[in-house]
Amino acid sequence: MDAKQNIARLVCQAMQSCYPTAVDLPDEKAVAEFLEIPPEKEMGDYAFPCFKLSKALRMGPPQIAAALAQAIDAPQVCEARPLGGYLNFFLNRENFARETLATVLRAGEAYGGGLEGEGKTICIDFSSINIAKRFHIGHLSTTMIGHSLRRIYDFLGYTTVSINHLGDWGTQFGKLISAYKRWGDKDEVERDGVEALTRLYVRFHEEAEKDPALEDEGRAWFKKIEDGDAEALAIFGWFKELTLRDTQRVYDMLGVTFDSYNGEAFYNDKMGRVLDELKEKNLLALSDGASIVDLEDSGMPPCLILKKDGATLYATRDIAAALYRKDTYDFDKCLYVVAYQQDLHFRQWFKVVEKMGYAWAKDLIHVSFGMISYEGQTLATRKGHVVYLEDLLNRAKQKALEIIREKSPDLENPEEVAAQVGIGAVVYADLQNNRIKDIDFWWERALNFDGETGPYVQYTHARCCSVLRKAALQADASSDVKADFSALTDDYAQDLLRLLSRFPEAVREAADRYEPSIVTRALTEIAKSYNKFYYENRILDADPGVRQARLELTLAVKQTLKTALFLIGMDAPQRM
RNA sequence: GCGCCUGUAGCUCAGUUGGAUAGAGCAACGGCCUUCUAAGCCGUGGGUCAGGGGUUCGAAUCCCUUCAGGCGCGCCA
Repeated sequence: MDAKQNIARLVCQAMQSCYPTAVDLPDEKAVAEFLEIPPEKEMGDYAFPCFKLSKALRMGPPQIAAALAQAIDAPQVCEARPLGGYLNFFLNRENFARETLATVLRAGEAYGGGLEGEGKTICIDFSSINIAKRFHIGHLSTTMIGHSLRRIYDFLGYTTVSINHLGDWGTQFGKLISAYKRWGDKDEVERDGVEALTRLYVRFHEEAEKDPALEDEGRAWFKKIEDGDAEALAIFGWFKELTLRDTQRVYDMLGVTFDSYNGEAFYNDKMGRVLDELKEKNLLALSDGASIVDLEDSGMPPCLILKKDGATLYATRDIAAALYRKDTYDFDKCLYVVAYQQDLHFRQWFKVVEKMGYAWAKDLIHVSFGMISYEGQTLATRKGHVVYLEDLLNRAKQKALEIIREKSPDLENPEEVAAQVGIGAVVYADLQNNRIKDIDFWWERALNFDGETGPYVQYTHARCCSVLRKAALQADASSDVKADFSALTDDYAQDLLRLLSRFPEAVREAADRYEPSIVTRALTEIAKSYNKFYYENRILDADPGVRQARLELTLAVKQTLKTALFLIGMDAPQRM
């Protein structure tokens, strides 16, 4: 029974009664889509732009607005007033408050969720770390966008498969083994993990400058991996394990989990099918010795499938993985959360899949996002111009701890809350803006906890918890007091109710657009609105009916904030 | 050279997919804690929506074009 639907119905009824003979009038669904939210509160809660009807009716919008306003008589729902070419709707505030709160509180923490995804599967390929590389801020966006999308789709009833497509194949691992055999120390590598592997890799490149023979040795070791040599596989398996162990610490801090770690190595023996099909379908062509799929008719450069030496390439593996995933999961969509640099690559191989005759090529989606730089410059691991995610999260935790020591010295679990708040700040910042935006990382900005930030939203949640906690302790507060919803008719409460009522739409829009920032924004708006409400209204010492109404609103806000925080991958501490 | 993306306040960004007088946060300045969490709230200043043309009742939003920046364009991933 949401307000928008009600209003759309009223508009349709009014159109019928005013213009019974008119044709080409929009139906209820179309009217609902036309409904807008006026820029000023004084203009009402919803507005119907009558410009949309003026052609069909051959009348001026103001006339139409006036006629429709006359025909609408539903004081329990809203009042309709014409203004210029608009028909503005003012909801019956008391009923709106009652119904909105009933809806939110009935659903509880499931508010905003749904079942529309039942029976549908979404694969999400994200984070996709490389073996022997440390997790740095450049990996944050793919990880958090993917993680958040996964939670959003889960919340809407979809079955999701989160896939960490490991970068665990290629000559570089042969070089790494070569370096380890020459200069490595088992204890050191065991102790320092990926850090030690990085040192070995850097050294390999330095030495190879002087002695090019090393390159061949590296290639030879990789050949051994390919051929299943026991020693090579053992060392490589160990490196892989070390990397996953290192990375797992970060995933644990972020609360990120995966259903599959099948990466490049996993698909290595699944390339044959791609080649067979491409040949069979006559799509493969030779060009300078390499095998390609020509894409000129789609206005793109050719997609490289095989190197001159017959080795497979990135695109080949991606196609093999897509075929495997379609067979294995029968996905309705397969998302690739990868930076926009790879835009052409995805467009190319999606097109190849389409040319192979698979209608589901349209369900392959590149969820691209912007580049990250560090203080205005490109990240450069070798030059040390890099921020490791673990360091960032730890510094954010430390900063949160300092603030807690200062502002909440009595908190009983300061370390735990500092982790939730510090990490939350980093996550929030990553999911705050449209994913396409580039991010320039500055420590000062990352560690700022004022204004529209993660801590701000968590703080608002904790504030709600605090009010509710105190309310429960008030001895004389009996639970059978009925809420007086006329106490929620002021602008502050109504603003808040409006935002709560629109939260489910925000979740769906985020899913449709693969854009977690829409949830972040809805979350922030609700928090801001509650803080204003909180300062304008006393809750605990109001008259019983009023107190009850404001408490119900507070509870509804708390639940919605918690849900929204969860959807973007943040914790919701009860005190901070 | 070609392709994709971006351009809104000093900075970082929203802008309900074409609607009413373009909004937030940060930074600056000024207020508000004997009252439910001041990681908060209120106020002030700040705009050629990159420029130009077009489409229409109406454009930050759609089309064309110019400019600026980022990314990409065959054997890396």
